[in-house]
Amino acid sequence: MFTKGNLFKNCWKGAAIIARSTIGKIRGTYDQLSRTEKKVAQLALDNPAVVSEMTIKELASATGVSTATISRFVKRMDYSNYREFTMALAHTAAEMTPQQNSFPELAEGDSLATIANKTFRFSINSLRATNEALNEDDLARAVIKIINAKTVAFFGLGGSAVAALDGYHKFLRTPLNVTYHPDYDIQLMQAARMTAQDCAIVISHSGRNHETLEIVRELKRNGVAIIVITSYSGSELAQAAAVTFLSLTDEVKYRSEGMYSLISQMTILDSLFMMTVLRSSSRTKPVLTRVRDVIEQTRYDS
Amino acid sequence: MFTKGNLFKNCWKGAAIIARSTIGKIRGTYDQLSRTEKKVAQLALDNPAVVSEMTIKELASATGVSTATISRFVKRMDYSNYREFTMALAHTAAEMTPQQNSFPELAEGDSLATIANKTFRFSINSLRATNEALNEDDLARAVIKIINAKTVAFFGLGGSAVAALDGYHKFLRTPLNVTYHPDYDIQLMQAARMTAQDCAIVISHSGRNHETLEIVRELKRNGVAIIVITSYSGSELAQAAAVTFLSLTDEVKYRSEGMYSLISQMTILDSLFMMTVLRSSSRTKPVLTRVRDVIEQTRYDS
DNA sequence: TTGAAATGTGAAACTTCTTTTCATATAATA
DNA sequence: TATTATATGAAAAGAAGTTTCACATTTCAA
Repeated sequence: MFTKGNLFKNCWKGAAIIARSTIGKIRGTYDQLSRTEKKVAQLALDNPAVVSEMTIKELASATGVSTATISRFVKRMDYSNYREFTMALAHTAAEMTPQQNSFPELAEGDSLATIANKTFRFSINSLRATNEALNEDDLARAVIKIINAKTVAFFGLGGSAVAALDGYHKFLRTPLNVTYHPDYDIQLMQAARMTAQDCAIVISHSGRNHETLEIVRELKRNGVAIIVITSYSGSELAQAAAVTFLSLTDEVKYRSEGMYSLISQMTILDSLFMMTVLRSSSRTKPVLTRVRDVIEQTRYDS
Repeated sequence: MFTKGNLFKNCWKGAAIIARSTIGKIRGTYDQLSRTEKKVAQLALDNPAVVSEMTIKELASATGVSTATISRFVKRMDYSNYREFTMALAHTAAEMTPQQNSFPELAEGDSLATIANKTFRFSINSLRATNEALNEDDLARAVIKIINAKTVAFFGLGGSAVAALDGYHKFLRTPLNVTYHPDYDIQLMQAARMTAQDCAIVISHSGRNHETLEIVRELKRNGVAIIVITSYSGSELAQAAAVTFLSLTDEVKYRSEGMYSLISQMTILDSLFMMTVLRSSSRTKPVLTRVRDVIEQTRYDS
């Protein structure tokens, strides 16, 4: 029967062996080995990754010795069986392979999987950078403004419309009054209707889009609390804001339109949403549940 | 210029180099597995390092299933035998640093900065998991369908409307004919107008939204190539697709509506976009530049 | 419901892989 | 040269892993 105790015992046994690299162990024992065993050792040293995938038979015929000799060889190396030996060999082989170097540009020759991997890596890096740039103080001021607002309106045009829509969607799950419309003219009218009791969340990658600035000026005239999410702290947009959050990203060839910043912006919005929920949870939770129920109804089961 | 031959050549090269991670593979197949197989998958996900050292019998008694089932399980995961599976598992287990798999819950007592940090962590983990579940083969098939389509239409309702809008926005930068409308009825009409020469990209977190399924059925009737982005590989939606991409995320308290999956979905779209651009770059680049110029005009300085 | 058909499952037969035994060869020593 | 220690491979024995087969369960159409 197999028990947890057993499980952990095996685990430790393995750990003890891994402590010293397999290859080091072979090197260290090398001259104590017999002539045939040296052939095995040599192949394992030269090609650890390949050998680690071989069965004992394959290794036997590859080295021209019997399986018996190999079995004895691994025992002499202090492994309890051949399987343990190949696992350990694979392990050290993996550690030795050159580490993935830091991330270069996307290139036309890249395989599809490479393109995908790089895209994900870039996104992850953007999130990390954005996360590091956040500070408690800004977050606190933003959450207070959001929670106390009579209405929270989202503004975003072009690429940032996606983020604004996302923010609107998320905050629909709270009891707050939220507003968003994709059309510029309507956004501008909405801005004109707002007051000092309201809160505006404005998203713009560059911070220098004409129309977005027009909206911000209108908001400012009305004394609305403005929270800005942008990639450039120096822009007029950032200057006008009560609180500015920066979405940071390494700009890349083909990508000057801030595609990576989008997910950073959305994750900032997500953070704001989570804070709002957790800071006003007793008031919000019932609404959250109700929204969830509505969504469930559009599904054909459960 | 890109050709099919070219695509496949690169495709194979990539496939050989970047194997999909074992854990990603298990996660991606998880809900297609049977009840007993899930037990095996669960233990492998929870304890990859320990499982990788077990014999098939040990794993069988640890999970309470037969060795036969496990043998079939690893074949289903595309490994040629159990040994290959444990080797691969050991390999990916070694690559994962301990900090990467911790998914802390959000708690009401958390400071604002902590909430933000956790939110970003969750997002990063979702991206990582999603990335691991991608495979070259699916990517290649999707890109071919997109590049050769007369029209590429995006479909997404509710929360997924954000992702669909984002995809539409991105692909506007390519010379492809793209289409998206937020309204369900119009999406349905659009689906009815499409043919076997077209390609549909359908996004749905749960894969079981009534309306989305209605659209997919209409698309299917017309023989449209369907690319699905969803979080559940077992859904009817996923079954109907020519290619399915999974956005993976650990579900969390307060978050059952797949908010984290959104950025994963968007990054999948982003990857598809980048592939499309790079695989057809000489044709696309002029258009990309033209779009950029249009955006520049809406700014007050360059 | 009910009865195919499809799918999932474990026991056991079977295959393949690994270890041990044993007979023999080789080298070292007195 | 005889004796002893050591090394080696063939083959038997033993483990590990895979496949088959019969039975159980689920699905789905009537």
